Amino acid sequence: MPELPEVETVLQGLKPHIEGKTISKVTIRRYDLRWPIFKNISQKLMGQKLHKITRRAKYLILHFDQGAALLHLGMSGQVRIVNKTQPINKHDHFDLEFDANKILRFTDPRRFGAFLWAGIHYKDHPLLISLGPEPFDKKFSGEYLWHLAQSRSVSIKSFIMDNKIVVGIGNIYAAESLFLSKINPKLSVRKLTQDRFSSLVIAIRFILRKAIKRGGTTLKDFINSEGNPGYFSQHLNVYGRAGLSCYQCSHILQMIHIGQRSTVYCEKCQI
DNA sequence: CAGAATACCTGCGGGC
DNA sequence: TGCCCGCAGGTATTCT
Repeated sequence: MPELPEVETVLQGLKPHIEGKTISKVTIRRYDLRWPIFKNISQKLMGQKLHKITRRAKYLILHFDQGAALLHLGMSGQVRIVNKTQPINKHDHFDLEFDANKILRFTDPRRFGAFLWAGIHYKDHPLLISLGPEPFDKKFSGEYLWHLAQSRSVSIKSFIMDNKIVVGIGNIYAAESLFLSKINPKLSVRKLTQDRFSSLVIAIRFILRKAIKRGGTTLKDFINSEGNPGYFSQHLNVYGRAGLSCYQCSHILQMIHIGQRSTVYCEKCQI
């Protein structure tokens, strides 16, 4: 269930362990993830140095000598650095082994995750090419959102969860940022003023920054952690609180569905 | 083209 | 105890 803060946490956890190291072995146990893993990925990666790891949206980008590989955690994906003594569990789908006995192990029960070779021109990969700006990109502003909104008719919640508008905002942080900025998630984007969009942008950045900071506290345990970045333990105002009372006004929080996704909000605070 | 619905997959909790 | 059902979540793909 990773959203952007979780992916960022994973990135920061991986970096110190494997950046600058060379692949010595690749073991694929299941090729059928969201998309099939390239059949010759093992040969391809063998002996290549991993120069750095970066992130774009919720994709981790592994930069090798001959190009980049994309790693997406889907909804249940997890990566850890393990050593050879770690037993293989049911959903451990592949290992990237580096020298010094450091193994990147990918685990994903639902197999919505992906591991794709994207080559030198990875920036043109179809999965990346039409993504909107990062939430922390200066381009992402109230003005930017307002302009795009004028030709759309979706709800504000669907709008901010659309990757072409802005990346990295999933169901949880969409609900939370709308609560913080006091916007009703059902509201049509065309009814929002630029000022309200600006508040939303601030709320989104605030929430994400807070979550990333929180995730960072688990980094030191990265090697042996069970991969719980403290996601649900953080203070959520509305997500998962349907039927409970609003922390702001005590009104009972409502659960509705927007675009097939459960949405919790306060009908008193969010107008 | 925009928007809505569907599909992918597994584990878990609730109801019976 | 066991079974069936609904739900969760990211996002590409298919349908209207």
